[in-house]
Amino acid sequence: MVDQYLLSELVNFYHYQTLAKTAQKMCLTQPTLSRGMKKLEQELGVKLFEHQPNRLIFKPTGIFAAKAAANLLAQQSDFETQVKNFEASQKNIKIGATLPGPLLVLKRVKKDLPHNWQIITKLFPTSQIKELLLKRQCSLIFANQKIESSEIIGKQVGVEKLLVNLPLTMVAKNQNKISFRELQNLNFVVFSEIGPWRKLVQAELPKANLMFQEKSKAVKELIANTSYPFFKTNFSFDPNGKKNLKSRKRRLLPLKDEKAKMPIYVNYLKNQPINWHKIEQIFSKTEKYFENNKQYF
Amino acid sequence: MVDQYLLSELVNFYHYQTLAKTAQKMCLTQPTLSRGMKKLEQELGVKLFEHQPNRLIFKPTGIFAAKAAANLLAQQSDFETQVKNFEASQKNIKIGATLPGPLLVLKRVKKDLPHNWQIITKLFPTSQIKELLLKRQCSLIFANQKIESSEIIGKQVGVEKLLVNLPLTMVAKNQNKISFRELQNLNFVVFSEIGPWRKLVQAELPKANLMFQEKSKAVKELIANTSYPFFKTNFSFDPNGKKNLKSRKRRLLPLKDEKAKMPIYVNYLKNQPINWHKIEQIFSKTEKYFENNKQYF
DNA sequence: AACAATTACGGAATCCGTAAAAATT
DNA sequence: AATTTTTACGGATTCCGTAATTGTT
Repeated sequence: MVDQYLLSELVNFYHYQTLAKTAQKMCLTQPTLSRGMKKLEQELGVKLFEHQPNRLIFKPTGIFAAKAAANLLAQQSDFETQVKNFEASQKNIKIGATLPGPLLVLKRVKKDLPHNWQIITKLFPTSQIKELLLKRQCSLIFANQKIESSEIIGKQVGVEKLLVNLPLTMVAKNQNKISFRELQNLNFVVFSEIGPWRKLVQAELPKANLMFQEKSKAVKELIANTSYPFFKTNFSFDPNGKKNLKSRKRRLLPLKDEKAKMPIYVNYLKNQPINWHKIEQIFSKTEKYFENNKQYF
Repeated sequence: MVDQYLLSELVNFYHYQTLAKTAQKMCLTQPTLSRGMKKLEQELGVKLFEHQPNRLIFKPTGIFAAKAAANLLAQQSDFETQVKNFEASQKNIKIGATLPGPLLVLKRVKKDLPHNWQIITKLFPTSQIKELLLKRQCSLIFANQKIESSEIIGKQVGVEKLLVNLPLTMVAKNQNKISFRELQNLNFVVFSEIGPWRKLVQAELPKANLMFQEKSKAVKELIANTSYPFFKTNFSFDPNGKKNLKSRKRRLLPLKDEKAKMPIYVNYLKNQPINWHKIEQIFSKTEKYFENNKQYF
């Protein structure tokens, strides 16, 4: 088996193109690299370069080998982080998400969760779910997608439903629902990091002015002191918090469109033992609480 | 980066469970392995084992690491063969297939093909096409499936159509087509290595007695000296061979069922320069020849 | 003259084996 | 008594740097 220091030299040589520069960058000397590349060719039994007296030129096979070697070294590096992450995941369960709703729910009951559960506040792109789980960077990932593979399983924990908070002036008496169609051309205050919700509202409200706020502090400021509409979901309300009384200035209306509903899943590795019952309990309690107390919000 | 000899030791230790046995199998000594496993733990910064005075027990992280390391070593080994195969593919184009028809066509025009084209007679399972191409074990793979990925492309070269060769006694006068339905309950001589055709005929002729022959010599013997029906395809006929005159004992009928037709594709790496025109030419010639000379077979 | 690769030699790091010790069944 | 892991020491491999050589631009 060819040693990996040779692969590393190859990859860097391909990057810097001359042995001299490569040696300088790698804190080695030219002779070392010259020997290395020669040895690599010997061990592989394949000519990787065209050896000219003062120039070493990559042949197609050399280029192929360099790229394959780079890939291999990356995986080698992954191995080390994966082992470390596995060890960490034995001690602490890291919980990630692609959208904020489920994290809100969990944060509210944090004291009741096993104390080795860590909630990662930063959202992940949906495309990374598989990788994050396989590389053990997370043990649990909440998303609006259900991952199913030989190693990963996803289970539904609930349905997140979009609500819109409007100033009373925009709401008809006894109105208890609203649709996207009725919300076109309005100005909304919207938090930036809302995962897949962002694309959804942009698609459903193409004409609306969605004023995305990067700081949650800015959002709070604006909704407290202006009458701009903003969004909430059924996951926003705390079953154990003080009752949110109806505001005299604003009303909260659920969106009746089907697209305003997202099934929410937990994805995790099949061989990872998860306290599934606990999670189910938390989310069903949240949903029931919202359904039973709609009238107060 | 942790050296791969340590990974190799880990993998073997996981396999043989005791350092003593592992040392024996690896032609090393216990102290070497003891040191190695200790060093591995140090370099990873993770406890892989429970160190008892006379026993070294894998912890979950150790098991995880051993499995990941095995995977890594396999990929390392792949790297070497891939580089060798790439080098070989620069010189010789290896042509594989999942079914025999396209190979028959190519073999007949072998003298007209570039002399660095090598035809691999043994058939590959359809599931391996991607792997064979990516690992450069083949440069071209003919199949009834079109592979499309970021690295691989498939192009259709023609449609292979099933024909059945029947004794005259089973054919009505002026009959020029037949269907699977009419072939139930017959005894067929069938060559074993026909790739996806095998499943097809088994599915379409569940009641027929398909007498699979592993040796092509056995097939030849039986069709020459018995009146058992057997299969051919439009790819079986040589445009440059001597005209196959109609037999006085047998007749060749095409199957009219749609399922008796298979589109045939060549799959290859996008960055591999292929003489696509040549291939297209060969197959279109074969198909035209068959269409124009049906009456003679 | 400047730059790039290669060869030859000596030093340094490390990887391995032998021998011996400690602990368990 | 037989296994198994671990520690300590010495040898051998190999990996690297310095200096010098060859060849090109």
